[in-house]
Amino acid sequence: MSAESRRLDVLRAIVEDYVATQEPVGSHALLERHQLGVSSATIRNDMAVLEDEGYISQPYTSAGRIPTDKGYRIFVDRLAEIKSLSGAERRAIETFLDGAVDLDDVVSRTVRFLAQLTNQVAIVQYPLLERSTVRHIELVELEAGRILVVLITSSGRVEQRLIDAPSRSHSDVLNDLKGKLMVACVGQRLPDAVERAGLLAEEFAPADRKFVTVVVEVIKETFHHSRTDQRVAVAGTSNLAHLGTDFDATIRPVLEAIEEQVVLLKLIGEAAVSQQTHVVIGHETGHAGLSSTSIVTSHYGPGDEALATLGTVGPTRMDYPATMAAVTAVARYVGRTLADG
Amino acid sequence: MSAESRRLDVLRAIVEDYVATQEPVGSHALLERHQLGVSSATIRNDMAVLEDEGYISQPYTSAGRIPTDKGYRIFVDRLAEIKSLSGAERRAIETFLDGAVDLDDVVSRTVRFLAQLTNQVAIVQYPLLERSTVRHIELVELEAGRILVVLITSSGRVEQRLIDAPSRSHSDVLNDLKGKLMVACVGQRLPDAVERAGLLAEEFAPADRKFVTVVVEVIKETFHHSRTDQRVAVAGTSNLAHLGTDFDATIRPVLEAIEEQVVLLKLIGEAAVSQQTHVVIGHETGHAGLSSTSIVTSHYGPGDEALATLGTVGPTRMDYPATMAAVTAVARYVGRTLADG
DNA sequence: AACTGGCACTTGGACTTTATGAGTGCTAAT
DNA sequence: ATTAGCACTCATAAAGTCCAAGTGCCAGTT
Repeated sequence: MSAESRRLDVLRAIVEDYVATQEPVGSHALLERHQLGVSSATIRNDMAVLEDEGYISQPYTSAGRIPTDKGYRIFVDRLAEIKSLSGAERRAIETFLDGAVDLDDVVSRTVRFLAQLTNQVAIVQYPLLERSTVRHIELVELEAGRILVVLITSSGRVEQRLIDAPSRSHSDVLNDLKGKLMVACVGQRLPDAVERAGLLAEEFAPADRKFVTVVVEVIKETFHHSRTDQRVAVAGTSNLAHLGTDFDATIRPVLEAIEEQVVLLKLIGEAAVSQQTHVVIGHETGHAGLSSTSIVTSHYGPGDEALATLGTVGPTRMDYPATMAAVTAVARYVGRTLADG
Repeated sequence: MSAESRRLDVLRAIVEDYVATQEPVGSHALLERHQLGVSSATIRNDMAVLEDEGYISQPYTSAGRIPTDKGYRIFVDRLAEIKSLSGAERRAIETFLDGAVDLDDVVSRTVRFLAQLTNQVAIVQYPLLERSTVRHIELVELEAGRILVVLITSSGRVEQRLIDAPSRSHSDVLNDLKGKLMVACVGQRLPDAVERAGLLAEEFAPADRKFVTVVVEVIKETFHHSRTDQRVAVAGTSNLAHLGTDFDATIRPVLEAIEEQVVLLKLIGEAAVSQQTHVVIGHETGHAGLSSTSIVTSHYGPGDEALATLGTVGPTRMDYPATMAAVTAVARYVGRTLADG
């Protein structure tokens, strides 16, 4: 065992102890709780090096050490052993969606379950329209000149929008358009479907084109609007107590960030770059209010498709292996359920 | 001015000062900030009586007084003068819904606006189906044998449900049913509409009745399901900071109550009994975790119809007149907007 | 009878002082 | 490279001291 590898052992021990006790950990505590095979003086030397390298720090002179964001990062990337879920947890995951009736129900059950499982704030993003395929498009004439456009996606999401048609539309034109839209769009991913719909106007007589264009425009807009209107469900905010006792300094900014969905979606989107379960630690979020929180996310969707993201927000001093295991398992199970319908 | 009425003036002054300063108010402070026309000794005598009657209390011996729940109650019911909104606030209310595209948009804008306006946690309940009227019913045949039922209410809410039709339906039967449903249900309140729909089966040939019955059954069920599925939107949870600094004792239970929608809906439903803007103070909620919060609610809906409830949750030591004015004004404006569509 | 001025008494909060002990860094020895 | 020993640091907790705000009560006044 080289000195280098022992230093990493020390770092791992510090992270584990700090997560467990929530208190700065000193050389003596490490000696007692871990078999490192060296004396406390040696550990102190190692800690001095680790501090130089930026993995740990002291809250104040002559206190124990706590991990820095960089320290957690290397812990997550290289040091942590994957924790497997307990039997009870596994059983709970298999059943928490039993009897769910629709997409809203699935999402709200999932977010509550994940919050309870991890004891953190859970976040579940609704399936993204842009990654779904079109199952059905319906054009319904309500009163004279008002048309309801309904768009149903493969993931069960239903978007609807009302149009005030500019010219009164002959209902045969409407039916014709509906038929052509179905042929062109069903089974297509949404961005492709929108593009194809855009080309349809040319297939109509010049007199009807204006009407067709308006309808297609609204469909485009519905899609576009929903891109910015990415909905998320949140649960377990009372678990923010784990962050500390100072509401204004630590908890409030996090609550604000969570309500400000812009921030949330940016972080979730960031994670979308990578494939697997993904961890963003403290300052890596790039958001001052979240500097003492970490975010664990994973994708979900039927099969390998990544429809959307779910995850948790908790203190940087969280149990990463357990949280990652829970998030990964829940994401996989929800994805599988969505595949069945 | 009788002694009795002066005592109530003293109580009003205590509530107002305590709300403004968040600190127990003593006889001397009252003397300075209000024109009561008597000396501090007299005020002290009055305060002793008010304490005997249970309207105020001392946090500890020889401190100033703070209002009890009972004190706030009489303040709200009899002592408070109705505060009118500032010009800026009125202007903000007139515009915050400009450009809203659908019901979700209206609700989420409203809840955010109300939170910002009152600096409290805002809650907006989605329009209740059972109080809405039917604007449109659509039956759409997707693939073979699968039918989509879409129900659009006057408030803009859209409910949809998928049916696996038992027998393949002739599309002319479907159209016939659709026409009859529209005639029977449009403009009806939902409970009435469901009842009328139930009678339709008899108008069809015996061979088609089974099919009709299934469709009607699903419409009934859609309605019934949504009754339990009363959705609410929440915003401004970070304003809970006003409750105090002790997260675990005061803020956490409130967050939990808010997430536990059962509690929320019970309180909102309770308020539904009365007509006007309604206030529930502290222990009146009957929920231990909410013992230091008050809830101000009001109904909203087009015209006089009460479609649903909205309101705020804040500390018992809130500015009741201002909060009530804000909640009332927002409810009225949202109701008017909903009437326009 | 109601109000007021005066006064002794209470008490939490703010501030200071003093231990305590966990923890470090350094140096010299192995 | 590791370890034992030791002087030093510093947050936290406990104890002590002040102080100002506030009360209740009583005797005197209107």
